[in-house]
Amino acid sequence: MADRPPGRPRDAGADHAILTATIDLLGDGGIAGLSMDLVARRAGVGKATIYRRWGSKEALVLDALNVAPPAVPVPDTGSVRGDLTAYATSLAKKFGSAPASDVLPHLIEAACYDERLRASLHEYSRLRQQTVRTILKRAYERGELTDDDDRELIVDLLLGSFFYRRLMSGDPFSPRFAVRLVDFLLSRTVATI
Amino acid sequence: MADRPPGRPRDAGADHAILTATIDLLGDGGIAGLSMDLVARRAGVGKATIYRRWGSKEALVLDALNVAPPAVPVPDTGSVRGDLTAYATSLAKKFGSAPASDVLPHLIEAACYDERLRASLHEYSRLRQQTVRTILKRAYERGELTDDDDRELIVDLLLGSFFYRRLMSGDPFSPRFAVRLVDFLLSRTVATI
Amino acid sequence: MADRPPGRPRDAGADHAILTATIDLLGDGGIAGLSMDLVARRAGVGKATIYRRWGSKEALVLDALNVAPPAVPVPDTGSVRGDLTAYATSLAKKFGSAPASDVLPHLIEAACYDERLRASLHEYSRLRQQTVRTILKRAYERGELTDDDDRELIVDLLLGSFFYRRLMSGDPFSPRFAVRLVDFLLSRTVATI
Amino acid sequence: MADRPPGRPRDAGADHAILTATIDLLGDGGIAGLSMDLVARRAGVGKATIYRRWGSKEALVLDALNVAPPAVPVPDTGSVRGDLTAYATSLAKKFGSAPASDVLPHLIEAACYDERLRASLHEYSRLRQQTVRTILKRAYERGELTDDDDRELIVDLLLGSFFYRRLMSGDPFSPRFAVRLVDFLLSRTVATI
DNA sequence: GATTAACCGAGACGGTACGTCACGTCTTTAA
DNA sequence: TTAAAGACGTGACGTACCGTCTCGGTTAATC
Repeated sequence: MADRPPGRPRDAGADHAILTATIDLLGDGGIAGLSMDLVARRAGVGKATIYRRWGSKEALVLDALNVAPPAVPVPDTGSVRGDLTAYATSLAKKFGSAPASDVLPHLIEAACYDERLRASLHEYSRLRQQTVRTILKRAYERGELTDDDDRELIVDLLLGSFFYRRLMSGDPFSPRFAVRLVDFLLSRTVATI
Repeated sequence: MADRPPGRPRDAGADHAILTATIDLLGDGGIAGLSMDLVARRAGVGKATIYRRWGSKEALVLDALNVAPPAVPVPDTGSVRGDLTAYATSLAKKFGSAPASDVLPHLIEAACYDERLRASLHEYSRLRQQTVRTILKRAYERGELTDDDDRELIVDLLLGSFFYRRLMSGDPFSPRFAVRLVDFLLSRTVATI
Repeated sequence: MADRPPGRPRDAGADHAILTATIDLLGDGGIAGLSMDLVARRAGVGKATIYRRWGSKEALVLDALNVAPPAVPVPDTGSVRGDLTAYATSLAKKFGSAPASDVLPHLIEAACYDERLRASLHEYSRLRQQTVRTILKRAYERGELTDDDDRELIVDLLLGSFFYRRLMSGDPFSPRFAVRLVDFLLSRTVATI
Repeated sequence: MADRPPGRPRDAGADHAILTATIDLLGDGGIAGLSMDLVARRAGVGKATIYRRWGSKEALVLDALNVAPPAVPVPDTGSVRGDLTAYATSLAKKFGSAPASDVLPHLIEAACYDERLRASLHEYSRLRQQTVRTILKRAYERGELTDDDDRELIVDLLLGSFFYRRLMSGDPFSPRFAVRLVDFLLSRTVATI
């Protein structure tokens, strides 16, 4: 009945210990302060045990991020403009204050070399897009948005401009930035007054 | 006149040799194929000579990128729409085909740790924005654009969405993407038909 | 039984390979021609593997010397005088001809800085004294020597004068030197005709 | 008259500054704490100025030692035995207490590679032998010693055994060692009771 | 007084070796 | 077969000296 493979079964607790250790170390010193030896030692686990479950340091980190995703609640103000403005404002605050999260950039780089890591990163991106998608979907159902196609574009533009400023140009996130951005995006899309 | 500091002046030729070697090696194998020992050997230079001028591998790479910026000619079709579409299309082609340049991602990550590197990256970003800025400036002078504020926003949105797709979401650059993107942006800004 | 420590045991073959490589390289170019990278490469071993076992280049060299001690056979002519003269003569020939072995001087210097290295050097010295000690012990058993205490002194005087000429004063080792030296040392010590 | 070479004459003060800096640094950290850059900086002198006068680091150090030779007064007790015992005792005290002078060992090693340095070291040795030579010469003139040949031998044996214990075997310098050593040497040479 | 040539300080130069670190894999014994 | 432990080969890192070279400027003796 039990279709168990032969040999000693994997220790389920190890997964948890490893991920916890990873999250802790990431919190302490970011990617730079994270080495596999350190994770193994802190988790009380052999290095091989980690590599048996995750193919690389970055795969582990990605999983650790998915375990503890930054909870961003979907705002619900009753209008697209309100929702998007609320979301963009909170994003601006988060991006503007954070001490340069180095985890995502590291994964972005690592994804260049590894196919599967790239897929995981894309999946993670999609997860993070969900908030905006939900907002836009509700707007569409309410009739605030008419053209279906623009929705994909709006997601890219909204998130893209934030990431671009954060990682590339370094331009600051003034309080007005979020508002003007949403204004611009909605200036012709919104159907009614 | 020139208030030269004492001691033997730095060999200007070394700068060139080092940067050239860096560019060559980057071209061959990206960041992964670039080690300081290799740069030094190829440039016929001691490692200390490199570290005397650039504090880190990444600072060197950034300078190398600025020395040999990817020549993107500013399209001039006579209209904003034409110019932006041409630009976005060429960008889509470039981003869509390139074999995953790992250089920029690497610099983005490294910029997380080093203040000065961050500044250099921002400067480099500004350089890359120049093409779009020029297009928009001409459009403004022609009277195609009326609201000056939007120009900054458009730069962020246009480039941001490209980088976001490239580095994060992994969504492909269909030929229609560029066109639709420009359409969307202009539909919110162009003064006249 | 064996209370083996946990983890993968050290590769005993590596010890041998490293020591062999060290001995080879010392033979080729002395201490000057010995770098840790070279030893590692020739031994087919990582540098870390060497440093895991020996704390420094010199500790490694000392061990290498102990592994391959210069075989100096104990002469056995039937009399102290004969034995010592034979030994001193062969030592004079060896010291006089050798192309300035730089290994021992290097270790002597290095031993100044490192406690454990110093201990190893002393142990090595004791090893090299063994030949003379054996000769004197036999002489004592034969009754040629009476005063036990002088034996230690004779060892120091005999070897000391050789090393001193070799390393410090540079005075040559004339064929007569060895003979006169032994004559002097034995001139009152030998009990009988 | 003045057969001076053309050009600016060498700054005599520089010699002094360099040697002083060298002696200071040797005192602080021995050879290990001595780098040419440091000497130059402390002496307020260009490195080229040092190399114009001394061909190598070790040549400089040797000169520095000769400038400040350890003043060992020649004891004069009226008898060879008294003189030698006094000398050997003071040597034992000096060798026994000193914190492992690393300068001489370093020079010994360096002399392996450099012909002229070797010559300088031999000369320096001869200088240090002078005390014993003087003692023995006086003894010969007094008639305490009869065989002239032994004098050379005694110098080698006396100093050799000290250096050997100091640098190689590491055996301690007990208070009795000096006395027994002199007893042994004199028992083989002294003409009269 | 101008010229010349060796000097001066400072510090950059090409090299070489150092000892450390992290990677991802391998090899033990024990469960 | 998996586990913890930890050794393994690899390869890059950034540092420290070495002894030389290159600056602008200084200091005599020679012209």
